[in-house]
Amino acid sequence: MATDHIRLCSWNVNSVRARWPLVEKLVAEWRPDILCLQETKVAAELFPRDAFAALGYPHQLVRGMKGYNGVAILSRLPLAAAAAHSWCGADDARHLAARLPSGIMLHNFYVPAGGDIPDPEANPRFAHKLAFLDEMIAWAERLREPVVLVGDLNVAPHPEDVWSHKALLDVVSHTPQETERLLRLQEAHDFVDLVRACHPRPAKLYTWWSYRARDWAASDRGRRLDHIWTSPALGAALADVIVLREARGWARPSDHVPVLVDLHRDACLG
DNA sequence: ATGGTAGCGAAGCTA
Repeated sequence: MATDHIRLCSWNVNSVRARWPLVEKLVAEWRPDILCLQETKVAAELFPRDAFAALGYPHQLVRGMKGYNGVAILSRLPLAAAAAHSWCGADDARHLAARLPSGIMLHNFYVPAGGDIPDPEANPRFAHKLAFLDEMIAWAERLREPVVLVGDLNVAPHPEDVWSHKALLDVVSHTPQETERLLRLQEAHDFVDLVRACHPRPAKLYTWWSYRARDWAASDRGRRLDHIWTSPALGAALADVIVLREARGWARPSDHVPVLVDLHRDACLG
């Protein structure tokens, strides 16, 4: 990794403790400067802070709860001015923000998955997901500073972001209620979808494959749930995006793969 | 159409 770039990684690890050997593998092979994790599934006081410091990430922001959710930002670079919003009035460890040395705010989100039934009347989890996205839209409309937004947004917005648009129209993660909200969120701040900027449609692109498939690679029934966006002014900083599909084939994998972005240091992050 | 797997934590919930 050339020093004129900064490499960020967003990864839903589905338990940071269960995934520790793969965290080490990711760091050894891909050397991200900043790791944004989701679904760490551990209370903040039990988060493996020392292990991350030993890996080269002494600057840490951690939110967590027992067994569910949880987000963390682990960094080689100093972090300032941490912020942790509570969305929908719940203190459920789904968001963290850190100010990078350049002054840019980095936001790490874990949007609710939403349960199985795509009806907010019948399914409170789906109602929570829609309300969470609505709050994000209102937040983005008020944003007046450049940001980097990453995370598991649990929505695959475009037809090419799922293995079958038709089959998933009534499946939570790709319903019109969700995809319209995600695109409104994008428009609210004129966010640039860096992943699609590097890997444009109509190419299919996924970041998640169900654990329940007999052969995830052969059936390839994936969805693009994990995202890296920036404010328009930071779009020019984009150098490259890597969706680490191979990580789904690692031993004891997460069902999500890491998404890496290289940003020109001088263009944004200092 | 259904059920399939993984993690937490020690049964059932969540994804």
